[in-house]
Amino acid sequence: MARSTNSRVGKKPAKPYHHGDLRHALLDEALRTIQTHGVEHLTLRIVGERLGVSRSALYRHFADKQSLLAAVGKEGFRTLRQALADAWNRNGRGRTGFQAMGKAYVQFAVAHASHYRVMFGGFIESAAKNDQFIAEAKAAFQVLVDALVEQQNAGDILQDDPVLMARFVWALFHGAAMLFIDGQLPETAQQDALMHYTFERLYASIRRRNPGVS
Amino acid sequence: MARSTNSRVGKKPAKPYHHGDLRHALLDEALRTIQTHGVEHLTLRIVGERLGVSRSALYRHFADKQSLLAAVGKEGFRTLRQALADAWNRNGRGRTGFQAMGKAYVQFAVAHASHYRVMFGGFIESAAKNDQFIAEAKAAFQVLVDALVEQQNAGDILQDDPVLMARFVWALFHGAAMLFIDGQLPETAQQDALMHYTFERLYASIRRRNPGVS
DNA sequence: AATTAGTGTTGACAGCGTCAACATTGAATG
DNA sequence: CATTCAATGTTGACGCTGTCAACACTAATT
Repeated sequence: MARSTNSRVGKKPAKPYHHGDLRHALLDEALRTIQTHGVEHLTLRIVGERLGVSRSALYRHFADKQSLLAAVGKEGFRTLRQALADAWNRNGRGRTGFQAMGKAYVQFAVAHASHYRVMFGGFIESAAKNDQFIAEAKAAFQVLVDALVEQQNAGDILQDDPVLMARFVWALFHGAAMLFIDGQLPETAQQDALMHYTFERLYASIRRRNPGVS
Repeated sequence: MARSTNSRVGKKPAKPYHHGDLRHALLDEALRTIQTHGVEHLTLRIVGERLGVSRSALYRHFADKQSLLAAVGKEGFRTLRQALADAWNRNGRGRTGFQAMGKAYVQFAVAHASHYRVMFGGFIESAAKNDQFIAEAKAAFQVLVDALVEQQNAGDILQDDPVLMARFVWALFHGAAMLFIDGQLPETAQQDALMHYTFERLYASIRRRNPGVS
């Protein structure tokens, strides 16, 4: 009985109950398993075992496996949103920032392929797509919309409906990311070439040609 | 189609053994189940039951469940390829044909969402991605490449590497299809708006601006 | 000190994919 | 026609899975 009485002498009043913070631990372990072995090998029993906890301890924190997956997906959108916002803010918030955002998006997808699949692969059934999951997904999308609006205000790109533009751009990078994840473009050089071409054609498509005219 | 209901009297030396053509029947039934209930509810036992056959009869025709899924995915690419080629051929083989192709692509994905997910959702592990599966996927992709080359030869679009262009276009429509399938744009009007905008921006991006100059 | 609500465990169940052993049958061989 | 054989389908069994009810422990409250 390694864990128990003396495991925490400190006074962390936040959450520590029996285990400490099992909910977070379950989430982390599930994500770790997904990343290393894929979502199809995610097993409640294994997750519990790895945490030194019984197979059904999870049910005190999640309704079922679907809920766990939904939480994992939600976390993914939160991470993705931060990555996008960081790339945008740290790279000039203009065309360069936008390009960094696109790269950050695809990099996230490639670096966390299994996690990305959980977010978009339909593993989370509509019933389990709780409000938090959807809200987090929308927040990530909003970062893209905001970046487009800002470029519109700067007169750099077309004045089309920014939500429509954002969907267009999202589809483009989402599609590219899926191609990479699927292993259809195994070589890095191929991926870089497509990314480069994509940015070139994208800006040719949405760039404003006669800036200064309203 | 011509499979005889009474296998005993018939004299078809081709395939009809015990059941008739169990392999095809299994494939059809698996696809039907996937379409109606989703791939996560596909069960070898149920498929067998529906065909009046034991749960493991399948193993005489497929190595395992993965192989069955790979075969289903392969069939999907075959259907998709035909849909793309038809759209291209029956709509002028120019910009209108190309647009019809894009619509056909997304229509296939939306009309056969679960099937589409099997093709791209990573359900088919790399080990089971047999040569036939990959060959069929490449054949579908090739239809797009050919359409681009033909438009290049007509002087309508940029002379960039057609394979690179095809990847760009594929990513765009694949991404749009995924958005639709994921239910992120529930209303048909929203989908139509995105499709229309996508074509407009796509052609703004790859159209040749000064035709006649080599 | 007693109660209670929160948290973790155990036993059990039905369902799953898969395999080995067995059964059946259509076709080939003599 | 009788025999043989390979192809095809069935049955029993195994270990694994998600889930739930019943139970056990523990921290907090009364």
